[in-house]
Amino acid sequence: MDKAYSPAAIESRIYARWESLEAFKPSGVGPAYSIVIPPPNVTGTLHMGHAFQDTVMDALIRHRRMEGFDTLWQPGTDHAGIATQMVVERQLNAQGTGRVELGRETFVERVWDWKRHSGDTISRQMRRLGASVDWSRDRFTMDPALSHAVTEVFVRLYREGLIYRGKRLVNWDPVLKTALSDLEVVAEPEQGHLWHLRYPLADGSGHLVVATTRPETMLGDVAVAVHPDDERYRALVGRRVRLPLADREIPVIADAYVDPAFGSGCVKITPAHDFNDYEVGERHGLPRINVLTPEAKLTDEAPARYRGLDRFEARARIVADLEAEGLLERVEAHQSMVPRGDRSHTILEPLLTDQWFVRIAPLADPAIRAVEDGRIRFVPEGWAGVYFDWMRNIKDWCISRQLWWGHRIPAWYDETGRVYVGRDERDARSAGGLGSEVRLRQDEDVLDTWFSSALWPFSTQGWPDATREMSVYYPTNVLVTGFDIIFFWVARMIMMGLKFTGEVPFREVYVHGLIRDHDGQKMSKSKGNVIDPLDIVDGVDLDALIAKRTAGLMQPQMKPAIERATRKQFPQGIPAFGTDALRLSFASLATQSRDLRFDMARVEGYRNFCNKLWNAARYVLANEESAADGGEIELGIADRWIRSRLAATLARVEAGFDGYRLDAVASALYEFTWHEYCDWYVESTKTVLQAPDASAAQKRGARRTLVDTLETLLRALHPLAPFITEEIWQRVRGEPAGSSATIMRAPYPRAAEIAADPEAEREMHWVMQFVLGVRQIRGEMDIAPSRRLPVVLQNAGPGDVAYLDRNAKTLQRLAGIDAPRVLAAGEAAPVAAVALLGSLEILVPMAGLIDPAAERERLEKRRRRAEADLQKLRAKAANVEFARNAPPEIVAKDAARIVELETEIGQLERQAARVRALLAG
RNA sequence: GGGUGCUUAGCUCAGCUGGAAGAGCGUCGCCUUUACACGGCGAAGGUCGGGGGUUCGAUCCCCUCAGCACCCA
Repeated sequence: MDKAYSPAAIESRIYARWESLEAFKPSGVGPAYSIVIPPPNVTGTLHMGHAFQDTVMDALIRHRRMEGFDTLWQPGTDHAGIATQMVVERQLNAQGTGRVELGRETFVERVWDWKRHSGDTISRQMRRLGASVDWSRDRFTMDPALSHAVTEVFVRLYREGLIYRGKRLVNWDPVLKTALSDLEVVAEPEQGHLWHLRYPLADGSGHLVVATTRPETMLGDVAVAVHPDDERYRALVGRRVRLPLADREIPVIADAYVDPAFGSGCVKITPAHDFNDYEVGERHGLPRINVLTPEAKLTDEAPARYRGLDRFEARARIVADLEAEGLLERVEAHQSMVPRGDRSHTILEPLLTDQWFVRIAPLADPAIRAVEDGRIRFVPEGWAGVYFDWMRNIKDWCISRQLWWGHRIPAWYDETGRVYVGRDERDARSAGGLGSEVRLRQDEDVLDTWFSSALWPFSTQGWPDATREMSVYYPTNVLVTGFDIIFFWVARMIMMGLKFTGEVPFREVYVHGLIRDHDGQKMSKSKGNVIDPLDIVDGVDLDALIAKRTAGLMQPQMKPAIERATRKQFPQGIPAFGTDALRLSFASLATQSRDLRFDMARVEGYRNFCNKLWNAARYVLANEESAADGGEIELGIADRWIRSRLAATLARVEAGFDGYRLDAVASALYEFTWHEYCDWYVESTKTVLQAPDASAAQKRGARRTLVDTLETLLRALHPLAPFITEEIWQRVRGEPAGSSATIMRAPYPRAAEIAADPEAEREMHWVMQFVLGVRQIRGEMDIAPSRRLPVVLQNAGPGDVAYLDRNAKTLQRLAGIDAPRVLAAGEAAPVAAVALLGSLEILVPMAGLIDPAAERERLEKRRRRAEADLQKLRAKAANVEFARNAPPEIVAKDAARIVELETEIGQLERQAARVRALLAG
C-alpha cells in the first residue's frame, strides 16, 4: 500500500467493479427499502445541494442494503419544462434564429437533441460521487411510460371533475408568454411610487382620490370601492365617478376588502388585472375589462392613443396625461412587493386567460389527514406545520403552460371550441361520441413540469400497470428533500399518490437544510460562489475555477468582484480531496439546521481522516496474522477495551441512522477511528507485538483484534465513505482475492453483536489517565518525547498495584517512562512534578529536568480550578432543598465528587509546599 | 401584518427526557518515536445574545427584548 491515500487511483476502478457486479440492483430478498431520487433537470449539472442530497440518500441505501434489505434507489431526471426550453431558446437566439422561426415540431426535436447531448453529465457526476442507484431503471419524466402515466392521471382527474378549464385571472409572464402557478411567483420588495389620482364625481360635485402603484391599469377600472363603515364616504356609495382618460362612468361601491387606513381609503377596482379586485368584482357582479395583451402591451380596450404601448410606456404617458388634466393629486415614494417570475425574473401581470386547473381541495383533504394521523412523518417534525399551513389554504393549481417542451395536454377541440379529453384523439372522440368526420385540434399547451413530478414515486414503478415494482417498492420508505420544495413537490406527490394508488407515496419525509457557502450565502451562478462538487473530488486550479465562475454571466460587470473573491478564498485553487472526504463532510453537515454552511476546511479534515484510516490499515496489514498462525489467543486489556468501545460506537451509529442524523454517525465513527482505535489501541498493540517476551497467544490476540476491529469499522463506515472502505476491506477481509465479494453486501455491524466489557473499560481508563498525567507534565515542561522519564508512585492502593502489574509495558511505552517504582511505606518521596490518579500520586522527579518554579505554577493552577469546583459543589450540598428534591443518585454523585476534590486539593497543597521548600532552600 | 428557525470557544457547528460546557478548523509550545507531518504529544480559549420567570438546580422549559435568516400575505 502507498504511504498516502490517493483516492483518484481507486475510485473509478471500484465504481466500475460495483457496476459489473450489478451490486446496485435490488437483491430481491429481504424486506423492501426504497427511495426515489428527486429528479434533477435532465440537461443540468449537479450542484452542491444535489451532491449533498445524493450523499444522504446513498448512505441510507447502502446502510439498509448491508442490513439485508431489498433496496432500490430509483434514479432519473426531469424534463424541467420552462428551464430547459429557455436554455435551448437562448442557444437559438445566439445562432440568430428562434423558437418561432423553427416551428413547434423542429423546436421540440432540438430540445430532444440537447437532452441527448447533455443527458449523461448527471449520471457521470453521480457515478463519481459513488451513488448506488440502479442505473438499469433510469427514468425520465418524458419517457413514453411516464408520459402515459401523466395522460392517465389527467384523463381520470378530468372525468372526475377534478380538472377543469376556464378563463381565470392567472399570474402571467409577459416575457415567456405563459401562465405560472402561484408557487412560481416570487414577490420582492421594490422601491416604486404610489400615485394619488383624482376621479371626478359624475355630477361634477367634486372628486375622489384613489391611490395606485400601477396607474396604467386604471384604464381597466370598473368601480371605486370604499369600506362600508367608512363615515367619510358613506354618502358616496351608489353614486358614480367619471373614469379619467377612458371617459367612462363607474360606480362607487362598498366592500369590506378596502382598508380605510391605506391611502385615501378609496380603492380603484380593476378585476382583470388584480387578484383582490377580481374577487371584489365577482362579489359585485362587475365587468372585467382587459387592457393588457400577452406581451403586456395595451389592448384595444384602451383609448386609441394608448393602444399597442408597452405597459411601462403607457404608465408614463397616463401619468403625464393625468397631470396635464390636473388629476394627479400627488406622487409619493412607496415600497411595494412586486411579483416576478422565478425563471424569467420579469414583472408578472395578473391576466385573464383560458387555463387548465386542478380542483385541489378534494385532493388536499386526504393529504392533510395522512400527515395528521402519522401515515407520513416529517423529520424534523416542525416541517409538518409548514405543510399544514399551506395545505389548509391551498388554491386551485394552474397546470397549463404556454410552452412547447413538456407533456401536451390530452384535450381536443372541435370547430365550435367544445373540448374533448381522452388518452389519445380516438379516446377523446369516443368519449365525446364524435364521428371521424368531426375535425379536432389538440390543445396547444403543455402541463406544468410539477404535474409529472407529482407522479414520480409511482410513475417510475410502472403505474398504471399493476407491476411487481408497484407492489414491492411502493410506497417508498423515505423522501429526502430540501424544505424549498415541500409545496412544489412533496405536497403534490402526497395528493397524487393517495388519489391514484390509495397509499402514501412515502412513509417519512426527511427534510434537510440547504447548502450555503462559507459566508452563509446561497450558492448561485450570479453570485459567482458556486462550486462544482467534482472540483472538490478531483481538484481544480485557480484559473480554471475563475474561468468556470465567470463564464456566461448574466451580469458581466460582476466578473472582477467574483474573480477577486475567488482568488482570496482559494489562492491555490482546490486540491483533490477525493469523494469519500467530500461525502464525510456532507454527512457531518446533515444536522437539523436549515442553513448548512459549506467549509472547505472540513473537507480537508476528512481527507486527513481518510489518510489516517489508510495508514492504520497499513499498520494492521503489516502485522497481519499469517495463515498458519492458528492456535490459542489471549485478549489483553486493550484488546477487550477496543472491542467494548466499538460496541458503544455502533450504538451511537445506530441511533444516528434511526434519526437521520448522519452528522452523529460521522462524528461517532470519526472519534472512534482516530481517538480510540488509532491514538490508543494501535499504539498499545505495539507494546505487545514488538515485545520479545509477549506470548504468542497475546500477540495473536492483538493481531486478531486489530483486524477484527478494523474490518468491522470499515463496514460501519462504508455507507458514508464507500470507496476507501471497499479498497481496504478487500485487503483485510481474509478471503481469496478475485472473488465477487464486496463490502457493499457485507452485513452491517450491530452493537448487540459485540459484548460491552465494563471491567476492561475501567482498567483501560486507569491506564489512559496515568499516561495522560505523565504526558501533561512532559508537555507543560517542554520535555522532548524521546526523553524517557523516571517515575515513582506514592500512595498506591492494591488496585493501583494490580493495574500497574498488568499494564507496565503499555504505560512505559505510551507515557515514555522507565519502569515505575512503587514507594515503600514510609519511604521519602523525591521532589517531583506530580500527576494525580485518584489517591495515587505519579511522581516525576525533577532532578535537572523540571523547573521547580514552573511546577509550582502548574500546581497552583490546578488547585485553583479544583477549589472553584469544590466551592460550587459545597454551596449546592449545603442547600437543604437540594438534598430534599434532587434524585439520590445526583446527591451521591456530588458527595463523592466533593471527597475527590478535597483529596486532590490536599495532595496538590502538599506537593506545592515541597516545591516551595525546594525553591526557598 | 402573520408564522418558523437561529444566536454556544477566533471561525464552522454538536449538545439526547434540565443534573460537573464538546468537536473540527485556527492559535501557542514540544517532537523527523520504523502506520500516518494529510502526523504525534501537550496547552490556551466560553458570564451558552440581553433581561425576567419556573426549579433544589436552566445552554436546555416559559415570558420578554434585541439581532440575523427564511416562509406566507
